[in-house]
Amino acid sequence: MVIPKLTTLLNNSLSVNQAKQIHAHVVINTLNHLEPLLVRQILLSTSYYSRSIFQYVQKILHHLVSPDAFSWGFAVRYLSQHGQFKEAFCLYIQQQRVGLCPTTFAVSSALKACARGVCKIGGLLIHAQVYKYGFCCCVYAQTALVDLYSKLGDMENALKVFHDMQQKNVVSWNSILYGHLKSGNLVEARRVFDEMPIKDVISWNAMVSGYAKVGNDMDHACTLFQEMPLKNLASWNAIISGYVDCGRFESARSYFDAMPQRNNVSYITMMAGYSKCGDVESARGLFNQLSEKDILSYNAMIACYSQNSQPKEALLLFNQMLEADLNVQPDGMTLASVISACSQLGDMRFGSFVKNYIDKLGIEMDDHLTTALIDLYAKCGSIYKAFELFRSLRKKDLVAYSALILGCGINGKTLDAVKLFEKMVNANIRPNLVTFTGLLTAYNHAGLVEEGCKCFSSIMEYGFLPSSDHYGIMVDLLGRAGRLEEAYNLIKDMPMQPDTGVWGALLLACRVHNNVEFGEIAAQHCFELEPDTTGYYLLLANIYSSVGRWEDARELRKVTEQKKLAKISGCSWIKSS
DNA sequence: CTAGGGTTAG
Repeated sequence: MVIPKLTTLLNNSLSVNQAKQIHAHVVINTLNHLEPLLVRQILLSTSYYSRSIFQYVQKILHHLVSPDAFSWGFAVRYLSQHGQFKEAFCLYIQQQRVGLCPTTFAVSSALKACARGVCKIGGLLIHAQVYKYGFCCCVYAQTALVDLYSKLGDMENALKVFHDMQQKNVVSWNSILYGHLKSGNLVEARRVFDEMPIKDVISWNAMVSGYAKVGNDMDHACTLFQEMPLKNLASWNAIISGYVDCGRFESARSYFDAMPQRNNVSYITMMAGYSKCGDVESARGLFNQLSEKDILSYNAMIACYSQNSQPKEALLLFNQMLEADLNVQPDGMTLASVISACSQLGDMRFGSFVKNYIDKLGIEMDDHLTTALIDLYAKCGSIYKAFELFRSLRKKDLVAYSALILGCGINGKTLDAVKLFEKMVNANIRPNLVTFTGLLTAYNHAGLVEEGCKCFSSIMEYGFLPSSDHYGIMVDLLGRAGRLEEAYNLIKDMPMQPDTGVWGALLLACRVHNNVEFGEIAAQHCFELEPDTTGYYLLLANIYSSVGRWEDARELRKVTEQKKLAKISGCSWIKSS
């Protein structure tokens, strides 16, 4: 490759293949004859993004005759900007091993990497070096420190650095403002906001989303939004995000429609809203409208399918994402949704493929991803592997406990499920409805009626309303134990409309115990709710047969045959038109 | 020469 051609390439954003060519060029040829400025440009403009980016940057540094402190600083910033926080910090340390004193540029970039990558120890180390190298009067370094402590939630130290600053600018103030909001202190944030000598659009946006997120106070958020001297895209997005978070989707949509311009963030926020209220169609509609689909929009749509029980569509879109020539690879978030889809399908073959894929790409297993895998292994029967992963978690949270408790329930490990629940309560983690689904499933699997009933009433003691899923498990448990009347009474007491999950459970129990009385009631409801599902007719027919009512059974089987025929002719009519 | 702050996905 000739150098002038390289330069023209760099004027545009590079495709993956072009970047790979340059990468190969960099590796094969020594860069000694290249202008340092050109090398920096390569670093700046290449969009070749992969796990090897760290080695790539290192190689470029290695090939420079004598990389100066500037080049090192630039490399640190490059990695920090591309989300490779650990690597950025690593390079910052490497530079000092070579004997070069870091520039304030490198210091602030490395601090940013520590703040984003939540690396407290690294941040503290750099803080010490800020004093060692005499950068304590540098506004950039100081502000980066304020930001670091704010992001770590350590407001005491953030304020200490902030008050020691001789000069403060908007960014310093905004970092403090953000810190207060992040630690949930709306009052103090408002005080800082009023006290600020200069406010820019970022300060206003932070305060608006603070009212929306921390205060759950959309009225104040809207007032502030209207008072803003200048609004940008992020201001609108903050309002939409606030409405989505508090479940007011219509208001979110009206602001979305009223926006002068929209970007991917606006679309993704709105899609998340539709996903939460189960409107997959509308989310897909917005996704289709996106002209430049980035990784985040794919992640949002795949997550939407996964969360709304459409695992096949999730995997299909994942496949399309791999085929689309995105300049990025799927990340941990993509795979967490994909794993969830695999686990819903209960098919370990997809799961194993994804696990290998994670290893191949070198994606770091964080707690979210591990929890998704725990759910997958547990649902596919590898409960011991699930336990192994559970032990490897850095922090065991509500979701992780709930996933494993349900896994134990499905796999008949009732005692382990109960033990885990106790452990969770002792760790001061408040269970939610999902946790109780797992625990009830465990009792149901073991046929422990009394324990199940106790568990069911403890749901309300925790202040929750059981969902129809919980009722369904209880009906199944009572019904299988032959307590059909109790099961029926439980359904009658339901505060919501019973679904086929509940009536179906009763019908199944009646089949087990050959009970016509409740079987007929349950079947009637199932017929009304799902007239096309022939399984319910057959169940009732079997109940009739078991008590010798052959005529009724034959009558029902006839209905089933007719329904099957109607289905087939319906299909052929659609095809022929 | 650059650099520090806000909005999105599980």
